Amino acid sequence: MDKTLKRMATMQRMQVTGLELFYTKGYYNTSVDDILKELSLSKGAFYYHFESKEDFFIQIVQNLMSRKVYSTLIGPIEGHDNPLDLITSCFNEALETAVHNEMDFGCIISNFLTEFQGKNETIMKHLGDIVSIWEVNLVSSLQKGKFNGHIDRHVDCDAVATYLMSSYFGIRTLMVGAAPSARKYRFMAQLRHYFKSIEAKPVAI
Amino acid sequence: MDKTLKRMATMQRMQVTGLELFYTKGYYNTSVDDILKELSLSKGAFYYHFESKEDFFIQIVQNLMSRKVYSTLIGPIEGHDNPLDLITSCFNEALETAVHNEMDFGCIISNFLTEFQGKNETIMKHLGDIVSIWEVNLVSSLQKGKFNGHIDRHVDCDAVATYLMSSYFGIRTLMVGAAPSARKYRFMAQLRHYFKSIEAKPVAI
DNA sequence: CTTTACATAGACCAAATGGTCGGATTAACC
DNA sequence: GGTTAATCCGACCATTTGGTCTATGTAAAG
Repeated sequence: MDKTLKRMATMQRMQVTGLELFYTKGYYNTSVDDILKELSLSKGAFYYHFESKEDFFIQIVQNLMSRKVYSTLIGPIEGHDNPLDLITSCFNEALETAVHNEMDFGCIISNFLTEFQGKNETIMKHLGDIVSIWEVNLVSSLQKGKFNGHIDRHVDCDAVATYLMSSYFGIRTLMVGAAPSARKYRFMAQLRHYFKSIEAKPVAI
Repeated sequence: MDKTLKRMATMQRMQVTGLELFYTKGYYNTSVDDILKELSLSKGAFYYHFESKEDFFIQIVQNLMSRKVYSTLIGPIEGHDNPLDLITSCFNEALETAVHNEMDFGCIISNFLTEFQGKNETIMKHLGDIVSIWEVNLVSSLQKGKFNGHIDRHVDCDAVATYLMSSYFGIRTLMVGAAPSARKYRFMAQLRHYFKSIEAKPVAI
């Protein structure tokens, strides 16, 4: 059997359960031993594959998180339809997984941004990269919508993107408390409301 | 000199620098010794005044945080003027302190909500209480605005409150990264935009 | 001056943490 | 089958953590 294959499999396994634990218990609250116990692996195995706990996390960011963000928050809004519709259904689906307590990778980023703020510059940079990518894609999506006549031409796309990301990060923080489902419903209603205020006004004939 | 006075002074000192460190480094990343070193006090003093680290934090929540939230996020929006205007300037001021890296107590709550989520039920409950108080006050403020004809009568005040809190929590997370000032500006612009979409429409005569 | 309750110091402890290292196990290749 | 290199094990280490405990000061009350 291919050596690299086994290696990849083990590292993948470690990273997947690593992310799971980091997400639920926090990075600093999850010891390397915790992860190893979950996998029935030993310290030796861990430090054979990864230089350090920090290196381990950064690889998780690059391997698992960035890809997931792409597939759940960026991919779905690409296309030539009305971006406001695309974003609406994209948020709706992403928040639905959140309601069921599954891992929502938008939320994951926001959580870790908070956790590492002022504590680990290196990791913050890697997380910031993901945020930037999301932001850039949102903006270009909105601009396309403006060009295609779905969005009012006076709208500041950068600002809309900022506002969207803010509200998304925030609703996830809020949903960990009480009544996630109700909060999601309210949130989505107001998001649509907001979108109506920036969509292209019907041209007077 | 009054015994209780000295006692209060010491406890106050501990709590203030405690919050400062918890806020900048996180609760789990701040040891009791860190706080004591900052104050040139000893373990004995700390555990004489507080039962445990957790008890210490809860007292901070009740003494410092809840009051500050009241004075910066709740008090300013009370009154009979247009609540949308009041909320706008309230958010504007709160975010301005955030731009200058001062402690913004709205942000503080959101940070700690993230940090304690799934880790400490007791503390989560106390933090949740503050959020609830904020929420209730926002809703009643909005309802008053509806009654006074500032807000469109079809608007769902609960939903607006949820949306407002979400966006506020989120923008703070986002502002810790790059360009906090620019992000604040964009955020406020879109907030005003959103508010226009829910304000009372001029009555056709 | 003495008593007494409050307040602080700081040595000490058990548990947990990230990380190291020499050795055992395994599997591919000749 | 034997060699060799990739994996993995788990004992070990230094450091840090929240928390305890005894001893020491200190200021007001009698």
